Amino acid sequence: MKEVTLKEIAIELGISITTVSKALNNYSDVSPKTKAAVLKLVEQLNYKPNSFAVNLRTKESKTIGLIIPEIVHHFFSNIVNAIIEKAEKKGYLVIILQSNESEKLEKKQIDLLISKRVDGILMSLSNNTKNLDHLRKVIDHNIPLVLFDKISKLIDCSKVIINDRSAGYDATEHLIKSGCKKIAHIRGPLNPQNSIDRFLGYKKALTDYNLPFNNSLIFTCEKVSFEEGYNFAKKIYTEHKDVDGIFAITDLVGIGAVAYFNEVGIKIPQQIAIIGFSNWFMSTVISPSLSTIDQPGFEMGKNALKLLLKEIKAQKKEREFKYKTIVLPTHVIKRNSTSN
Amino acid sequence: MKEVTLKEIAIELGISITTVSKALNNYSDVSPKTKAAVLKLVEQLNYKPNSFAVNLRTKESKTIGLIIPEIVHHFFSNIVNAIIEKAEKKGYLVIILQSNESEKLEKKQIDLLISKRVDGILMSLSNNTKNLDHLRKVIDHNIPLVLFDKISKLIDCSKVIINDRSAGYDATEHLIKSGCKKIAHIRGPLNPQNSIDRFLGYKKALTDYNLPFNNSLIFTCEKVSFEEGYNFAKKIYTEHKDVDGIFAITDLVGIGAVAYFNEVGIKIPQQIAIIGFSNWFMSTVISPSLSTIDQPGFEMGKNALKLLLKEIKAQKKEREFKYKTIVLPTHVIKRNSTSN
DNA sequence: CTGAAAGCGCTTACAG
DNA sequence: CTGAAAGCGCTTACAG
Repeated sequence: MKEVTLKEIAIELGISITTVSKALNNYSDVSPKTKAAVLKLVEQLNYKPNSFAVNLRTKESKTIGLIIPEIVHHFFSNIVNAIIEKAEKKGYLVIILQSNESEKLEKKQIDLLISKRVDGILMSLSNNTKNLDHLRKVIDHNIPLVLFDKISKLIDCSKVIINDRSAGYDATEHLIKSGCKKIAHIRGPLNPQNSIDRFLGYKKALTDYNLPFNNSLIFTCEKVSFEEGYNFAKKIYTEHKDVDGIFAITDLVGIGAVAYFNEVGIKIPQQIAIIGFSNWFMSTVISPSLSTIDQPGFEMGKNALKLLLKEIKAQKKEREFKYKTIVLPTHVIKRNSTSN
Repeated sequence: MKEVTLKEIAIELGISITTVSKALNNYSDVSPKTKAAVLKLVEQLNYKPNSFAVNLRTKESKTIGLIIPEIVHHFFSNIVNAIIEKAEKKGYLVIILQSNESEKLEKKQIDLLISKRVDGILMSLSNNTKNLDHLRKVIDHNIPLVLFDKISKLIDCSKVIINDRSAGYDATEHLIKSGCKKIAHIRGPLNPQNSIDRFLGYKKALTDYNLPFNNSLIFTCEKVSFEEGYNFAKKIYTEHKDVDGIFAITDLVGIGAVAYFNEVGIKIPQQIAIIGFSNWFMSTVISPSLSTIDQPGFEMGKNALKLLLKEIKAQKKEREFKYKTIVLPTHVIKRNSTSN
């Protein structure tokens, strides 16, 4: 099927391309009669403007780029869900890329998106991203950038986050209030800000409740996986029999721990209480169901997109735009892994 | 930052735009010296071709569209994972849209992708899609189309599927061989081909093993949700106490059933055996772990993309292309919900 | 080996 | 209210 162009419509109607274009773009200086005729023929021929040409002229692609560590992940797929749904409603399409937790890949993807000339970029950093030149490059190219969840404090742009420190505090406090006296923390990797913050929250809660902080009760995940949860639980059980509570960096890790204790017949929460983080769907269906912290993925995606579109709009109108950081609330979800 | 153009490079080097372009696109009729000079300056100025202009000239966007029912879904997010990873390696970016099981939205999204002039479209149909005019429109526009998983037999294009009928047969046979005599089927919606096929496989297995088929043991999901699994399990338990096996259309539904039986203290698999479908990660961590059918999402995405790129390539070279249907193998995964 | 010119399909400042 | 013209930044057939 040959695509219809403005030119064909103009010829058919015996008017100029200019006038056809104006009629379609709601210019006020077109007679109602002409406009009606154009609209009618456009409908009839099923004309769709060639977006390549429109992009070239307007220097806009009406497309935004999204980079996340991985998509097969309850939290991130929820974020993606929110972003593509809201973007579509606002007339934007979304190109999604996964960094697979690789700084190198992330940098390459940024280059790709820049050369695709997306109108803006949303991203959550890989756990291994240390150098931030690629983010600065985005900003240098005047491409609006919004970071969410895994952010860097060193980059000046809009951000959407939760307060991981207070959420980590709340999780630990909940264990303490459930009667735990010796609480281990299976933490995330050393690099990402949010796993640092959750750890700091844990530490602060111990201090506030006069429990000793013990470095040997901190276990550090590399991949934040089910297996790590399982293996660290085993280690905790064999090396620290008196631990009576675990705060896991993520539900997946917490579920790994639950699996281990179920296997060896340790009673949860009577002998050991466990709390995760993120509220994955999975946590509701295992037994015992896993207590956790609600991490609002959908809201996060929605807000990140909203900030990005605002910045795109401001830039287009050459208006000043002040970067904003939105901190979304979290709360403890009590389930059977911490109380009965 | 002002973007560098071919023109600027040409002026700087005192040569023509044509020559610069040729040097960058590996034309053979450029002297090595000129080429080297161009490449050096390009590197130095960090020149990136304006993809809008390239698209307009070449009539290619190097972008493909992907429409799936929903992304927050273990099976589909695995497919997306495969597609965007492989596409990136081949120089294509992916625009993802979710139909949310709405035929209307699906049609709108097809229009969007057509007017974006993507180079090809990959899709899995919504459960509620009955009218197929939008798919025919894609084909009329000469946009390569590959359907996967939820396909329609009425559309002539490449497809990647599993044999749902034989997989349904295998699941049911596994229950029979585990000793089940009266097997219920919690099936998917009436419309999609794959839930029809799984149902037919179930029916055939009963016949082959001389078990009576009983329509009152068929329960039809609308949303294919955890809750439906839970509620149908309750119904089965209260109305058909002698049912000793359940084949659930999907792991999520199977897990809902497991949750109900766990709650009321019915022993799985001793009193009732349950098998799901798809092999979601979740099925390995619940207790008892859920037997299921392995549905190779990653492979499916990979193959669908491969077929699409082949078709795009053939079209570009104006070569004949024969549509192909790839049927991926599945197998039963035995876990504790069907044997001990 | 090099380059002038046409053209992809639009939008928009400007003239009438 | 209408339209001729320029131009967005490339690629490519063609001439030399």
